[in-house]
Amino acid sequence: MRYRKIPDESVRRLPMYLRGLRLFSEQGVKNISSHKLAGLVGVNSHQIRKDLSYFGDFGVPGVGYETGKLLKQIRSILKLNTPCKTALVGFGNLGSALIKYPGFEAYGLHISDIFDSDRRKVGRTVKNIRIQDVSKLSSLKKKQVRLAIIAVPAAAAQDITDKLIKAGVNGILNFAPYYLNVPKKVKVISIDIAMDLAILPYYLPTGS
Amino acid sequence: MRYRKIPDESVRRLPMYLRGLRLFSEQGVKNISSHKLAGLVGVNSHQIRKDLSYFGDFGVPGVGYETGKLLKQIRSILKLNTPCKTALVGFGNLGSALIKYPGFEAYGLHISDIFDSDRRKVGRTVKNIRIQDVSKLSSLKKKQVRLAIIAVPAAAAQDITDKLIKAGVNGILNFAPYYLNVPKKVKVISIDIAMDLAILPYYLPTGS
DNA sequence: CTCTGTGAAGAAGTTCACAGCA
DNA sequence: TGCTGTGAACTTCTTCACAGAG
Repeated sequence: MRYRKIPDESVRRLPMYLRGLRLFSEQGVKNISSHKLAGLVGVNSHQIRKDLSYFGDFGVPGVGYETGKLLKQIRSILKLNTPCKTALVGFGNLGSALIKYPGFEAYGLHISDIFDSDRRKVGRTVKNIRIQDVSKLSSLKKKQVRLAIIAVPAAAAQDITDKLIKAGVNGILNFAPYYLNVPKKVKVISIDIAMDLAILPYYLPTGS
Repeated sequence: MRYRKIPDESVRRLPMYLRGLRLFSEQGVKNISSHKLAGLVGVNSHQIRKDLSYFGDFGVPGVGYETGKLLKQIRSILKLNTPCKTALVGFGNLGSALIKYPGFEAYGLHISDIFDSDRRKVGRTVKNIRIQDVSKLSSLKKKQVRLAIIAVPAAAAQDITDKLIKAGVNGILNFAPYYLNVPKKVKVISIDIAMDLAILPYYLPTGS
């Protein structure tokens, strides 16, 4: 392996490989070829090998990859090998569903702080986390929380974003249907559920 | 405008333009340039004009686009001009958050049917929709429901998918952390929330 | 023979540059 | 001047083809 610019798309696919590898690992599969992994994650084997080659030589020709070892290596690339604290802002329908979502732990991610602006919610304790008022967002700096999930209405999203960035957050997962303006050093991934659903009708076959 | 292959990426961005145009429309802005729209949606003006040019000549040189007219035209391209029924499968944490989510209507989308496998939930009525057992998925064929949201655990996702496709569904928004095998005629958009969050640590600046 | 890693070719997507209309 | 629409250039991403290790 030699240095080349790493495509963002390759980084985006790494967690998919993690997911697949975990499935194999749980079944006790010790070795895995790019071809077998491909079938499970919906990415072809060429792509998988290419993606991995950007980060190192992880496989053995004629054999494949060692499941557990590759798992660890990808976790390490993604910096998921040390637990990562995440703040959740907005404890409405979506926010409260997210706090119950068990899928984060598998990636070493967990929600450590919850914020809302609703007086009736502030003070409540959920999963041992006390819901704080959004005016307390700045406390994230001291706690070194650098990731946040935004699950507030669109109208509040930019304001919350600005405050999060001031508090030292530089990775944001945004569920608000609003484009967030952020400095280059901050990475935003936006999920707009309605927008994603709205793409589907375009692809519906017309005849029938 | 002449025929060219339309990039999937351009289609994916159309709902973003809709979102931006709605904001301008609500403010009473009658005309909008690609440049002004660009600022609001996070896509540059070249890209916006290029994307729109695949579908027609919607703008007026020197003036821009008519807000309301472009809204309608994009809705029509995406086939959102007629209301679109969607089935929701899985009424757990995420499913119940989705049913309360008000964002779908703006795109002419609405949830018309709910399914779950839990006996305790089947029979309950939510938003005037009776939750049915998953064994009744085949009823979607008669009702001509062609879109579905999957919000079930990973282990059940492929089975539900197969049943949905048999019932005539050919657009799926999948929240289960599982890669779905589907025939080519079926379009799947997958959202894996934990996976998306897991991408962020990679981009965290290391020093500091 | 099987499977990885990778340069090279090819495809897809984005940005540029500018012609042309208001 | 201000803005759209679009071929062409450019960049990014994906697939191919194959050398080489087990």
